[in-house]
Amino acid sequence: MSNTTPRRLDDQLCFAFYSASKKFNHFYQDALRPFHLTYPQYITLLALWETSPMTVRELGSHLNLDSGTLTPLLKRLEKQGWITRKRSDQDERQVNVTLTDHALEKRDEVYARVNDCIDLMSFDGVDYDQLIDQIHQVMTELDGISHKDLIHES
Amino acid sequence: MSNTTPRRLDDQLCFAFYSASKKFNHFYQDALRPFHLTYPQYITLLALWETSPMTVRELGSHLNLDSGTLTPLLKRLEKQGWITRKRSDQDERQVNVTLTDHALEKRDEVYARVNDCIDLMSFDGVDYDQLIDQIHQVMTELDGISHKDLIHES
DNA sequence: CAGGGATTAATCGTGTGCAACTAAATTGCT
DNA sequence: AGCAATTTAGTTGCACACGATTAATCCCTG
Repeated sequence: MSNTTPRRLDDQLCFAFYSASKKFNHFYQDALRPFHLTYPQYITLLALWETSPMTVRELGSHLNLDSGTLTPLLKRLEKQGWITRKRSDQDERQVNVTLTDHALEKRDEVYARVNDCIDLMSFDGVDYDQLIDQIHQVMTELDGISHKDLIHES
Repeated sequence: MSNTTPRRLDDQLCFAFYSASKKFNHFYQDALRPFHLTYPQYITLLALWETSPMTVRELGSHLNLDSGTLTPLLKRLEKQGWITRKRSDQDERQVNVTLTDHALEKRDEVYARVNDCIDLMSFDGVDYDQLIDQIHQVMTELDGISHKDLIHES
């Protein structure tokens, strides 16, 4: 079928995600300014505060980022003293990313700062669990469709 | 206050938006590949299919993008024959962005392609209106807080 | 144990995003 | 009219994001 009017709702949904993601990114950027961290750098550290060391590939599959994004990001985190990067001895293809002592010491300070900033918000009318659940449903649907059946290429 | 454990839910919410936005972006990238359009280019055209011409500033306030992003994006759209950019006669500070005839002709084809791709998805368990509404609530909250009271800088 | 396929990071190129700055034009105020 | 504040695009610099490619290493099978 496919009529010729745009799917307002789907476009709106995508645009809402797009805009919200940018706003959240900006919010975290502000919150993390004292530490000179970007949001992608922050979630990288979050993952490492859970498990360190990790290989680049492990990090990438947690964060859905490939080495083309991670390698330069990790180099910046290394330069600023948060992590070290070291080729694995067992398997020299892999690079182990390890938190520095400085990163371990700063952890609580970063958490506290983020929490302080989040305290300034009141998501009163929002049902967190349900919202996150719906977003996950949308993502699952998108995963199912990506790359598939889109081969009516011109 | 501000304990030292991360706010799992808020971080999860931000990460969900971040991930969903990337997935949607990717989905539209696939859908629009026949036209060599990116998602930001597509929403720019969407806005212009509603109202053309628009100034760069008007486009920017619709899309929440500044000239630093739009100027190069518009130059690419111009080079590919979708739009023209012309300094306004009345106010030479402004640049009028106008759809080309080619863009007007392609409109229905683009809509049809996007709709075909969206047809491949079934957002069964998802309440669209409610989801978009909740996202808007989150964005409103983020707008209210941005830049405000975040001045306990280190 | 040699050699080909698979895996892993790194690299390269393109395209956003955005803060900060610049340059030009307009507006407003006296 | 004349000049300062404002508005508007463009430019620059940095940081993602990702597809495509490359180089090194590992593994597996004959």
